[in-house]
Amino acid sequence: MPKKLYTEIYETLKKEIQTNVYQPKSSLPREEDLSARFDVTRNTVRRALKQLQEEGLVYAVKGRGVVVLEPVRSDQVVFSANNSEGFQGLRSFPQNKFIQELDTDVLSFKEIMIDEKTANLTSFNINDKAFYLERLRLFDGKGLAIDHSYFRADALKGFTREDAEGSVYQYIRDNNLFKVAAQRSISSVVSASQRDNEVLELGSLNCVGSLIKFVYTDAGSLFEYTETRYVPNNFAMLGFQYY
Amino acid sequence: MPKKLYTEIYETLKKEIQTNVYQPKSSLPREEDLSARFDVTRNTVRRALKQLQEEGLVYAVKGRGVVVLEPVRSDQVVFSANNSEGFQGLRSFPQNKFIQELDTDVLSFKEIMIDEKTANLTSFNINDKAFYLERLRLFDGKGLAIDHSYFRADALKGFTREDAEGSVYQYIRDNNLFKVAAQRSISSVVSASQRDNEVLELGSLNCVGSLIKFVYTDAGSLFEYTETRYVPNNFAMLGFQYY
DNA sequence: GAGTGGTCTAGACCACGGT
DNA sequence: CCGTGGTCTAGACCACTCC
Repeated sequence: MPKKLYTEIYETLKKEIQTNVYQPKSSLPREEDLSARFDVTRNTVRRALKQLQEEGLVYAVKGRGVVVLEPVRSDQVVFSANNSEGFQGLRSFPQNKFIQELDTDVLSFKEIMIDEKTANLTSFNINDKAFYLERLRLFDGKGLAIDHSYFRADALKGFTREDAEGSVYQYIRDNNLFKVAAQRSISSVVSASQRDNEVLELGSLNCVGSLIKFVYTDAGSLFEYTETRYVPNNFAMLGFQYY
Repeated sequence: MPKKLYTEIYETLKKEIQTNVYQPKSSLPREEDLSARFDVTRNTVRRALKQLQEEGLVYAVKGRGVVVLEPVRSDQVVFSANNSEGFQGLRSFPQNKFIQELDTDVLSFKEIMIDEKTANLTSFNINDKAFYLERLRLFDGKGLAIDHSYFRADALKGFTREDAEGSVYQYIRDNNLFKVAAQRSISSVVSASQRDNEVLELGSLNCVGSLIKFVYTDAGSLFEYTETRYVPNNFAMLGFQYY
């Protein structure tokens, strides 16, 4: 099965940048030459370059060329906001290999009706049915994060407490329910609540990190609202933007 | 002066989505029809749709169509990681109109040489010259955030303490030094340092939010390293991803 | 003015979703 | 099966940077 052309070109150029075939602060060959080299149109080359730019490896300047950006030395980092897989997705970061055990305790599982207050919180509609879950996340046995989640019930037919012990996203895939289309997030730092102190290993710390996610199905429905509250000094989120 | 075609199409569709000409969870007209309507090729329509998708308004599903996503009700929010303008850029968020006064105290201004320790921190090279700045950010007179910044000296010719009182980015524009190409960021929550307690209005809080930014010039040079440490309960960061 | 990336056209064929 | 978005080609012209 042949890969997409622009993906192949993207991967080839990426490897060449990482092995210093193209030095930081120098320019890539011009688009015309890359077209010739890979035997594709300029348009296809441009899609590969766009991808490199979105990932932060290069930057295109009109009239000058495509410049290779200097790398950043990064050290300890645990998760990213660009992560559709929630808690389970942590495994996919190579930086996280040092974590031995990832476990989940389902502290609460309820089927509820959305009232005005929860509607304002979650952006769901009043009188929607939803599942409410409280899940404690254990890293090598330590309770470092807790998720408060609302899932629209009509999107999760047949969902049970047992399913909640595993991965919600695995359940969605296994039952072919829908694809995840997009998510919005709000990240902040807030004072610890009484509940945070009860369940998280905060020690003397009196604040927590808060990451709120709104997740969409590919039918355009908002289907998940999750607030993750986490213990300081253990997590970091990566970002990248270009202009 | 005529605008870019795909930008015009993007803006038109965006307005129509926001005024409910196209309802959430329904589909947009197919690309062929939009081509006909705007009298452009499908390719140009697709670029407009891509932009809507990147902004989180729609989502395209192969074989089905382009779906309008339900909106999220958002409330108090103060800044975003996707913000090249640093502190000064806060003004551009409509949500922030309630802030009366934004001021900066330059607590420290030094010209330094990068040693091994700062090289590891900033990803600059050893023996580079750099400016080190400590700037306290005042919101309506309250010290709610502090920036620890390193700027490569060779990128900021003639930069003085007086310039640091204003906007570094204004200085770059005024002197036509370069364009900002991209930035990486690392966001986390950490225990408050002694310095944090001295300068920030933390009260009894013993944590701060930390936002580290690496900023690139359009020549591919890393030129700024800034860690912003901020008081909890005052700031939020927005994000969006699609898959 | 020469060289670069940015925009746009007018087609073609493929891959997936739903019937 | 049909209709949809996804990929790709082969060209053209414009806008910007740098000499």
